[in-house]
Amino acid sequence: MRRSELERRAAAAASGSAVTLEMVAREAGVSPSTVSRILNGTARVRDSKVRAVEAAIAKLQFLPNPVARSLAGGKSMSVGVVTQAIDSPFYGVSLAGIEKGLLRAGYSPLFVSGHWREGDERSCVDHLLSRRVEGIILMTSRLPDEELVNLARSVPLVVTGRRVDGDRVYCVDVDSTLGARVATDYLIGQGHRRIAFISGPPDHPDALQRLDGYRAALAAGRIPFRSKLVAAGDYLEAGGQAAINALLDARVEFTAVFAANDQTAYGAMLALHRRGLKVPQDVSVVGFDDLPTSAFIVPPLTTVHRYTDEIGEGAAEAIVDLIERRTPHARVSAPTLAIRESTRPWRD
Amino acid sequence: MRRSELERRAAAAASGSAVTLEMVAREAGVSPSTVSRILNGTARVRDSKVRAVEAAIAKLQFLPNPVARSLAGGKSMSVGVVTQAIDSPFYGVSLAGIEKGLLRAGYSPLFVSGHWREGDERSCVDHLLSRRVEGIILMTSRLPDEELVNLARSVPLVVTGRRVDGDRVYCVDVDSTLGARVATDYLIGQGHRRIAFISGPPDHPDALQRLDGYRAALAAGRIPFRSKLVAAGDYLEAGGQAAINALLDARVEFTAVFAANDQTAYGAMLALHRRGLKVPQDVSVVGFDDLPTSAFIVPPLTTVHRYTDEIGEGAAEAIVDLIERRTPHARVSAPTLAIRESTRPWRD
DNA sequence: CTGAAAGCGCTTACAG
DNA sequence: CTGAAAGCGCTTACAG
Repeated sequence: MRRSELERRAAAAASGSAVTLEMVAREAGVSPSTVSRILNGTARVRDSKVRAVEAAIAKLQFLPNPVARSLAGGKSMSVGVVTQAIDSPFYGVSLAGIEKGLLRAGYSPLFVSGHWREGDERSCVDHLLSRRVEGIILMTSRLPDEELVNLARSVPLVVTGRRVDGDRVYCVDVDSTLGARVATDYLIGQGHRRIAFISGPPDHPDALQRLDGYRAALAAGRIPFRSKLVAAGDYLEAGGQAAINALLDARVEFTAVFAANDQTAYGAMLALHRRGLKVPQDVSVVGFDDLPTSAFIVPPLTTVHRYTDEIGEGAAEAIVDLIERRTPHARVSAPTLAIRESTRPWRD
Repeated sequence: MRRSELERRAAAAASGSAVTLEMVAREAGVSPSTVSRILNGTARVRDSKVRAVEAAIAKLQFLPNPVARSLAGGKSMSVGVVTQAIDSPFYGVSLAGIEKGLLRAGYSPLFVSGHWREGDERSCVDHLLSRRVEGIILMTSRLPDEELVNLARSVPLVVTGRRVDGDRVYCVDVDSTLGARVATDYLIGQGHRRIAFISGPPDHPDALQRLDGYRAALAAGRIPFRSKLVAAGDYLEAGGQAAINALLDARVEFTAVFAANDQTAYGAMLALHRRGLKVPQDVSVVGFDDLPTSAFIVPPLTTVHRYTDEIGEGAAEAIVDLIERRTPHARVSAPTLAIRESTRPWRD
């Protein structure tokens, strides 16, 4: 059945002839306009004709040409998705969610990568625009707010990982500040008082939020913030590793580490291991993201769980709402803490 | 500069008017045909006109509409990429390579996921075909050979992770058998004789190849193959974990484990840890894939390195060659062994 | 409810 | 070398 569809297409392509809407019209004895209207449900059509057309479509195995459709109707049924790095483990689940949500609504995703570079991201957007996407989802965009607001005049936008206020701009986000707060609160609750923080890149909005959450938790726990406990990371394993080494070299004392993301935590754990420190006996480690593998490393990582599947599906839903002139309402569950084995209580 | 481009587009979209080829023609005082020919280098044009057109393009910031181009010219400048799961850490780097290679040649990728299901994959292909892609890259496809060969009649194909012979089908692959051989050879060279193997899903061609390589190495090392040393995995962490538990529960003795992929190795290491076995002191573990994080887990994983970036870029290059009727020649480097700290010599 | 016609923005024979 | 014209496969006012 499906099989023969492929074969039909192969044959059609080989002979250079695909089934067109016009052929369907002829077969059904109606005008192309009518076929189009039935296809798009864009007008009421006499039942008998509907049936005739449906029969013709089935018989001819007609599949409308989206390219022509796009040119004629001005709608491409595609939405652009700007991720920063398609190979980042963090985006994976979100992208899968976007794909699922978009396909369900009849749209196709166009994935492009900005590589965390403003210039690249701008090229991505241009490229998507030239492909006539009907909406764009930007994952943790680097572009200035005003530019996004302006861009939204030409195409609706959904932004994740940061907040932007504007017409036709919708933000789907998890509260990173809250996530960081929860993580740090937990460590404090376990008795830790010297909690190091390995930050993300300072130019990432969500990295800053995590720092905020960390500070807020300390304040709430009446623990003074000490800048020497903060080491610079880069959201990558190598950065986490370097950060721990820097902390240790500076003889900073700490009993727990809160890493800005899981990759950072992996690097931190490796560095601790190399320096002869055991996790969690000597140092507790908490990550952020809950990557799929984090539950399987040794020891399994306690980390802030972000509902990245919800982010993906929510973003897809929201952009479709925007495109179809509905008001989006997608919400993402608040982050939670997945407590595993890289942390333990501490008493001096 | 780039900035103003966005603004121009925003304005254009807002006012409903994009710059068209016709406007460029008027501005340059030539016919649309001439503009088109200059754009496509499809005919020699007088220098003065070329310059006039180029000036007009620059002045108007003209960007050809790929949709119209696709409809008129029959070429969509896009290629479909069927991955099995866009969120699998294994595909990440390959996808990035494909994106890079395709963009460089002026094509855009359309990523879709087959979820390891034949039916889903078939829908993906149909979807891509309806989007008029000019070629398709299939990552470890599940479709039967004959179907692929047949599909290739309608659109050129590049297949990774398996071999298919056919016209307009090109295979870009790493030799999984060789990779498994190298890994097992290494363990044997280190003195291991009881080497367990955690397999991949039996219906994955490359999983079978890895088993073959394992067996070939044993044979070469004059070590009898023992089926009780083989445990079933599923290419996921949980499978690796379950496999180790099964082996241990059955009281099978082994000093080393070769896991069919890194995710499996992660799960295996966690299971060993839970059972009180140390890696590499008690058991050596070798993985396959060399995922980006494998160098950062504790202990860093010895694993077969696959040049997945080359796979991606090679696949992109090959499909473009096929589309443009050249003979592809993309090759991927043979897998190598990344020796790290999850293995150690063994002597009874 | 439904056709004929124009048009979306390009490309490509067809004639100079 | 270069235009005028037709056409790619749809959609959508415009008239019934």
